[in-house]
Amino acid sequence: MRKPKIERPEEQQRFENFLRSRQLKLTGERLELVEEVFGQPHHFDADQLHMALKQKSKAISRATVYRTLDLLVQCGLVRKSSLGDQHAHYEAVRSDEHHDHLICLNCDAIIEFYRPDLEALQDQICTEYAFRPMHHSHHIFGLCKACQGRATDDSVLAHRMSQLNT
Amino acid sequence: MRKPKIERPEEQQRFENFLRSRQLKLTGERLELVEEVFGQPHHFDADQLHMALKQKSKAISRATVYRTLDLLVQCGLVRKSSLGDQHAHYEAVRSDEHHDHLICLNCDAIIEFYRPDLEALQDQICTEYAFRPMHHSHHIFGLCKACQGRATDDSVLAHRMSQLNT
DNA sequence: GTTGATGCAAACTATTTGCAGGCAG
DNA sequence: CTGCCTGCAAATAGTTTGCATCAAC
Repeated sequence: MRKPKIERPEEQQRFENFLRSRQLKLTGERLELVEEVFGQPHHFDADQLHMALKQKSKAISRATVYRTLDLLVQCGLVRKSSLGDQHAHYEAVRSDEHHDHLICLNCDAIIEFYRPDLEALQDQICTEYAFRPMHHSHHIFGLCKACQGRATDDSVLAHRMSQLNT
Repeated sequence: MRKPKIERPEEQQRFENFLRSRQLKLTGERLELVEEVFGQPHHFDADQLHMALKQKSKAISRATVYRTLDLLVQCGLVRKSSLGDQHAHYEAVRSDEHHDHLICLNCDAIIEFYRPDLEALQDQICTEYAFRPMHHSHHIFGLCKACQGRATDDSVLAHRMSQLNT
């Protein structure tokens, strides 16, 4: 009883502190959104979030979804990225996750990996350039194991590559 | 005289071959565009290209600019990327350049670097995941040497980070 | 001639913003 | 109460597309 299993107050708490520090308000919509964001699979987009809430009869306007995602990114709870599509993708930043991505151009699989040696190399490069890193993005596009065997339509691949927003 | 300094027929040639291989036509507009692309500074966007041509009284419709850039990306002469802005950036792929970027969130400087050891590490990671890499993107955002000294507006930086399309 | 290319304008998509009324602090 | 928030709809921005005409092969 002393330490009840805390669901995910950590995120809520961080968001709350962030809002207070900026004299912003803790509204019901914002709480719903934080909760839903951390209930989503790793990668989602603004519309998926909007839909998910609508289905739970907790409709929140798209404008508010965007406005809140922006706040969440600013406070570091969410990461924004566009993995080649023309619209932004988001992902909740859980604990101390810090990973890069392998993205299959054929089946869209996203393989996440974390390599301390790669991180170290990056830091070294930054040091050499006297650059202070604050954020990084590392995506490798290609064919996953499964899709290397399968027949792939080269023209489709070529088109996908041309559409990459790297 | 034996080997006249070749301006940039290499790119033109590659594009020409690419077009022929797909039974596409080599039009005046397409040639103008290839030339202008390779005359642009490293990073440019569709509109800059469109404007540049307009000023040389060689106006080509935006639609054609986009359509041609798409072809150039497909044939590998141009790389597409969105370095945090909401619109795509492009860069001509010169010779064997292959680099990653350090991007300053304060002054927008783009520092390019190439590290064979980083490339090697990437290849090793792909091998471990049985992934066949075809393209990659690696961006590190932060503050360049000069901007670390300068006073920076934290709220502006926070906003810039939140707008990153990584 | 046949087939693809261009320009124009309209269509689209993702995202942002102005505004009037509503609610947290 | 004051000021930030919300939803709505209209506005943007970048990019794509349909169509009639035109040029490359």
